[in-house]
Amino acid sequence: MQSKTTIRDVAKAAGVSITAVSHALNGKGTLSAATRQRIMETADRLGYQPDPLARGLRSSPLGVVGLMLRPLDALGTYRPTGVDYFTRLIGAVAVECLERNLSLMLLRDLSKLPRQPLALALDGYIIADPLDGDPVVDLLQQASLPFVTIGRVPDRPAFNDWVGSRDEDETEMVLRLLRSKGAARIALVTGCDRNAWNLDSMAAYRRWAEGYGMPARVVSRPEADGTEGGRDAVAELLQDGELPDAIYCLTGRHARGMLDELTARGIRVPQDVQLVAGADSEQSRSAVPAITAIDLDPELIAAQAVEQLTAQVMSGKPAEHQPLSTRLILRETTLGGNRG
Amino acid sequence: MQSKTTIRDVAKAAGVSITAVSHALNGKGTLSAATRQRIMETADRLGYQPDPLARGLRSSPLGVVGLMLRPLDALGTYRPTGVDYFTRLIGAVAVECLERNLSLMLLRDLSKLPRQPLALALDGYIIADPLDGDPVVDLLQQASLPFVTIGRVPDRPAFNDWVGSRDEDETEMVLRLLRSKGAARIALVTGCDRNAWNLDSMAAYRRWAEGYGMPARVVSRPEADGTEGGRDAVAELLQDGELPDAIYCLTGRHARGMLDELTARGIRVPQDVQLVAGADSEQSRSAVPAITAIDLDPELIAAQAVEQLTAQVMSGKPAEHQPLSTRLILRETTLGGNRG
DNA sequence: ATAGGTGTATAAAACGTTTTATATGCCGAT
DNA sequence: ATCGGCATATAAAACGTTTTATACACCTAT
Repeated sequence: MQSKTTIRDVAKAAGVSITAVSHALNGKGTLSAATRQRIMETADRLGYQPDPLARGLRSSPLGVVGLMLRPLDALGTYRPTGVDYFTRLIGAVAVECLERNLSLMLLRDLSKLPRQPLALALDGYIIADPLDGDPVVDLLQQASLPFVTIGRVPDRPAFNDWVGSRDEDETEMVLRLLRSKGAARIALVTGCDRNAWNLDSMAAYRRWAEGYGMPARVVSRPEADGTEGGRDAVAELLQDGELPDAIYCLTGRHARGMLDELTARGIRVPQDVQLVAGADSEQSRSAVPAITAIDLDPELIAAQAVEQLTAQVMSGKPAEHQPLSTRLILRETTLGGNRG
Repeated sequence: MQSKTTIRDVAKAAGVSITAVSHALNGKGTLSAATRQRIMETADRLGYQPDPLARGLRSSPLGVVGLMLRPLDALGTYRPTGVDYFTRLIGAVAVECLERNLSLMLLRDLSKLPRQPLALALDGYIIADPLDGDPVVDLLQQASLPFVTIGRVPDRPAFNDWVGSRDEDETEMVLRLLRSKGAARIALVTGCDRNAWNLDSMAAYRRWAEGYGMPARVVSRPEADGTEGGRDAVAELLQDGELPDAIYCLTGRHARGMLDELTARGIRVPQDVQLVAGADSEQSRSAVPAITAIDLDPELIAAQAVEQLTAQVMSGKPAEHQPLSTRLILRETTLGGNRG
């Protein structure tokens, strides 16, 4: 780890000016072939490597896209057990960037200081599940950095550069399904992060409940509580009154906790209560019985996000929002036949 | 996208020197509270954001770890279908970095020009499956950037900063298993990338074959050929002579192709031929019959790689290589009971 | 002899910061 | 009156490059 050799060292060693060295190494200027040759050799001998930062000082974009995962920032840990959505998303986004000759950089909460030094020099951002009044969104907008979000920005209804499915549609799909399987009293369990997923799902649920004259029952638990939060939610539903005959639980780990708690209390799933999780994950697959869940399809979301971001960065014109239709993976926590 | 406001603009607007601005914004120097306040407000009003590159020019590490996936560089595409090892690895590495307050940057082949401008400014690298005589390894070593590899560096037996399992041990484990299930003539199918996985597995296979007096049969197909390469390999094995009674196929997609081709030819798996894949993937899980495969455990590998890299970057002393013991996931392409 | 080219090389400015050294004015103490 | 010290502010150097403008020597054509 010797102290760096600079262009000046090479110049001195070769007995020329630093301009000569720069020109020789970049194939510019009007040097004689002999001088060029000599400089190259000297640079080689000294193991000279130009400093990329100093070089970048003279403009030119970095060719790097930033990715921020707001739910994980909120969570306090970046590796929640049993959740594979985010690692899949990261990998998929990375791969989409590489395909386009871009690098991907993963950062944590930009609004928290000390900030990653490069953060505001990146070419663009993808923000997963921005919060209501998210400081990160403000920051990027102020720095006039292009960005695309995964999921709507709650407090910016006019902002169109987001990808993913409409959470209202998703919620209605689940409710329709449960109703078609005979459920009449459906409860909703949400997380506490103020992102579009929680907020819009809840709004859609309330509208739907009202439309069908069904009493709305909503329980919220912090995402960070994990499976324990799910167990809590069951307790709350039980003490609140009569058990619902179906539960739509957004957070995957909550759903798993609920299933465990229900089973522990002798309540049969799906015979007594049906259960649908809002996000498929390792935990919904491996649960017994396996939990019916929404397939978030991170690979497709990633592809769309990167496509939209690059289209936007390149052309400057905001792309259209293309809604994504999601798929429900039917497993064992919902009843088999249609009764509706 | 207005032209950038620099520290000079702020200084002019606030009627002070650029030194004053720098000091005010970084909480240094000996400015009066009033001046400090005024400068901050001016900077805010102009939406000033210090240029990270110019700032970085005065040393200080970037706080970014680079990740390169050599097999994907070789492949020509960054999203081979049916392979989930790399996206899982990327996600897991990212998450480990974030946990340590580092950013992760994903880059493609460093040895190819034009190079990502920041590439050589990163704090350290993780290289997955370096090749024999890999130019990327040379490059990093020459730039004296710390790095850790996933998988041994083939042409550097003394290099100890790598994580992952010993491929020889893995191979022996598989061969032992197949032997215990009655296989007597085992063939090996490898990829063509000259990485430790292919090279060391082959070497171990040959040694083992010699030890047991078993004729060695090796077929190699380019990784890029995918399932088609697997079908080809079956054809080659069949025309070459008598069909082996077991096959150890390193590349997951090859294995899937082999299974399909064997089935198409009316050869029963596992009754006529047993099959083990060297890497678990979506394709080995979803195949019918499901393919017995090695669990590469990308999450654990990622954790170890980042841990070792940071330990190394921090302290400068090379960590020990801690071999990782891998697990075989028994599925339907190997026989049930032990016959050995 | 001189003007204009041509081939080769360099000085100096620029990029946007941070850091170090220096300047200025004011006060209280000699 | 003058000096030392303190509070405040700035000039200038430094970081390592690239780029622009300029210098110099030599040659050729007038």
